[in-house]
Amino acid sequence: MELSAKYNPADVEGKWYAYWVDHKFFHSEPDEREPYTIVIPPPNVTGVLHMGHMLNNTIQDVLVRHARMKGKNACWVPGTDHASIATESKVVKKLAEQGIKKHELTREQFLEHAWDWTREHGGIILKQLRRLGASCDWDRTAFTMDETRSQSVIKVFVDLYRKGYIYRDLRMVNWDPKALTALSTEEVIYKEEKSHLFHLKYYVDGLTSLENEEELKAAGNVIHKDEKGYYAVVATTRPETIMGDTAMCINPKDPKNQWLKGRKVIVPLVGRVIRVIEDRYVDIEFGTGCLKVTPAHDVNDYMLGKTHNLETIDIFNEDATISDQSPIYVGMDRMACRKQIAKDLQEAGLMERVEDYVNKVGYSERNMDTAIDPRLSMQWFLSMKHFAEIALKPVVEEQMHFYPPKYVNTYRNWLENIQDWCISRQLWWGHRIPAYYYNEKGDYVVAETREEALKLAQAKDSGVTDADLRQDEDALDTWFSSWLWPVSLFDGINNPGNPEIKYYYPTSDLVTAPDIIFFWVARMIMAGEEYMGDFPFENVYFTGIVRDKLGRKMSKSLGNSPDPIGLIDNYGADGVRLGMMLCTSAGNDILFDESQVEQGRNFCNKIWNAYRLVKGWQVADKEQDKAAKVAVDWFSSHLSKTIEAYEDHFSKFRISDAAMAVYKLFWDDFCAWYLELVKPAFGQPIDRATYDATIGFFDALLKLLHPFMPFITEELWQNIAERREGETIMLQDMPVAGDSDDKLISDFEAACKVVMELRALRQGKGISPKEALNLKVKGDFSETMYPVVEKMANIGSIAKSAGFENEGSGQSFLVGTLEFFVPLEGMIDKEGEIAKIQAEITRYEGFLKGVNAKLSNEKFVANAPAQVVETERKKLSDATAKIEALKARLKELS
RNA sequence: GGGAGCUUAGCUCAGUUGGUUCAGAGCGUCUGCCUUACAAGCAGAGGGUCGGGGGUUCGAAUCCCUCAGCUCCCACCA
Repeated sequence: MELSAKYNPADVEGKWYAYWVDHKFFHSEPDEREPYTIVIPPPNVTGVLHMGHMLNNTIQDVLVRHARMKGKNACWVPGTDHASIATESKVVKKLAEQGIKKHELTREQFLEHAWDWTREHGGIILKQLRRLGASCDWDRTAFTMDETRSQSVIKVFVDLYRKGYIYRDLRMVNWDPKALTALSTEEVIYKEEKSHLFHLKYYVDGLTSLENEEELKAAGNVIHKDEKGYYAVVATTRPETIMGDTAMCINPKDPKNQWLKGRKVIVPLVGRVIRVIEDRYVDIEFGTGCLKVTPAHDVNDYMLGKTHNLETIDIFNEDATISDQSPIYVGMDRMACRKQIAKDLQEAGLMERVEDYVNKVGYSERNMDTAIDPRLSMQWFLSMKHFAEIALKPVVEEQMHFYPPKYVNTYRNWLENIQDWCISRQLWWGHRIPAYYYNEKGDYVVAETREEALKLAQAKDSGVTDADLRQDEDALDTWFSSWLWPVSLFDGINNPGNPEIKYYYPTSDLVTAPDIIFFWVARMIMAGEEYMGDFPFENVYFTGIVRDKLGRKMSKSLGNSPDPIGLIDNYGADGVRLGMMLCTSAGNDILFDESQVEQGRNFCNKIWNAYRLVKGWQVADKEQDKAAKVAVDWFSSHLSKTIEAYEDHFSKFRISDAAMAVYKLFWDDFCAWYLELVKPAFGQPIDRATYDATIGFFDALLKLLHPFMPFITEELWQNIAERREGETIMLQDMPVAGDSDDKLISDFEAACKVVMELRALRQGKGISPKEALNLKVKGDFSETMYPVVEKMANIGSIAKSAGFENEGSGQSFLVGTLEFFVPLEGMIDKEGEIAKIQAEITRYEGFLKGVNAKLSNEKFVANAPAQVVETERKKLSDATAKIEALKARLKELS
């Protein structure tokens, strides 16, 4: 069959993926082999694949396929998470489009809609991963809200509650007024924004005259006064919160504000009279040193409120409109209110001035449109002290390894400053908190089931009936389920000590983006230590972020994110994979450019064509020619060397180096040198020995390439030799390094250099490659390599020579200390040649000077290791020899 | 404000404990080739005082100090 000159991925990818899946090659069961386990970072169940997923999952697949071929029992567990906030808000939005409001539905009705949505959009991303070639054990596909995982979450909640780590408290939390839920501190992203610093007048209550004004001023007080009286100036970025002010605070040591001590001031527009309190928290240097205190809407103000026993006036509704606790602007949105109140303050003469100001505003990580407000509310928390301790140990003691290691610092720093984790969300889509209230006072019990809860409640109050039980309305943070992932995937929570968890845990490698080191990685280590008494992964590989070639993050609004499936359609999965792998290293961002996947595609084509060449050969029983013999011996040695380097790169997670090593091995060494050397003359058959060796090399190369390029390697491996049904490259043993002959390798390298010199000479002189040349050599150039030079540079004959003095017209060159000469009648530009040689001499003499300086330095000779000194001596003699040779040649020419 | 990291060829990056001709790779660029596997290719070439300055050392891209620029993370400054 005639093979196309171009590799067509579409012809092979679907076919082989189906073959792998049909034969369950991805499936793993515990056995006597060493396990190699990766759990996928679960993407959002309703999400679609983006470039970050592509990078991340390609790395995982490369690692898994490599481990599998190293004879390990590889298990890559896929799954998705329910993405509580993101999914719920999408469902709410969709319902709104249909004219349905969430609060008009019961919890059960809403959840039906959510499940419908999940079924409709769910799992697309896992299908897309198949296009990439991901060798996940699909039989194990899990979902954070499936039965096993849900049970695990509930069980863990109850357990941690009973251990005293989970508590319920009224606290200032980060509130998302759009999603109407609390968030954890980690879910708040701060963005710098241009805004204004409003300076408001707070008139001092009942102060019409200050007797000792001059005295106070002399003492450093800054006193404001206008026709309406004395006033303090308060700087704020959020004037709309003044309705919640219940105090003004100064630093007791602030000389500017001593005159305000013990007085009362009037909240502008509102008219409420509030105390001036003193607290060292206030920064004397900032603004006027006067701070408005709004305990309901600022974390620090809340603390001040507690310390100073202040009233808390919550002027916001949960959707951040002004509540009826405020005397004015009731019902208005906070942002509209800010504009309005600024205007009103201005008009009322209560605004001293407005400055431009840059401050940081918190946004929900899931919704960058809505600013987060601190809000006082009753929430569930997980006390983190214990978990920080158990999670720090395996990392600092290096039981686990981070790649790159710089993240150890980041990790430690976070753990050492950790805050309690707010785990409740005012959402329905998620795991419902298993707490049951049994009376009007709000007393509750925590239990895995309602029946169990009833028993517990009755133990506290015998009169409680099932009808009195009311389950908490809140759901748990999604990360409260994904932190169990490495354990819950093997049912280690519900069935501790089961054969699967014992076999697969701890897992081998985790591949993830650094932005979820706190959200997820740290917490998995906590849960792993708590429930398994052991860390969850041996290695954590942090990928970089995929950016565009200008270094910008990929984003929908910039439109700079290519569609991964489109890329696969255009370049083939293998091309995309290799393109990405060639330029990724742990922790470094990858600047994606389509030329990279183009390179990958071109490489596929190169492999394809090498295969076409080899498959086209006729094999005959004849003697192996000398060039082929050298080529086979050399490539065998070189292959061994490269395998060593390749495995070394893998062991250090230097994925791109491993990819590059095998890329160059195939393209530069195998194609450009080996195949050219063994290639029979046109129309001629190849000998059996060379053919078999070539097929063997090709087979080894395909295996080395397989982790990076699964499809093309399977296609060619299946065709390059007779295969039985059910065989696959993905389960073959990875080639291992054999012996290598260093002398042969260096001789061959010298031969290559000679060939390159000769090619350059041809190009420079315009000599056709078809015109055979003769070559004279002076020095110890291995005769084994003659056939290499003859074949690759079209040399008619090679002869040894003691010197080229009587050779006549021609050109010489040096390779190492070897001297070569090509007789060229009438083709020599004498002047040019002399100039070239003289330049060479100058260069070597300069070099020699440096070496001599070193060697004549007594300190160098005394202090440097003997080997280094020896090397310098060798340099000296080599350079001297070269200069002599060049001078001799110069003499001949002139 | 605190912490981490980066700066090497036009671009993206290697460079392991300071010591082989150590100044590298890939891509791009330039030149010549439709050579019977491949123009998605073949052959060849050019390109950097390793961010600046100082120091340690026989020897520094590599270690130390300093300056400049960039990036990321953390933090309650209104």
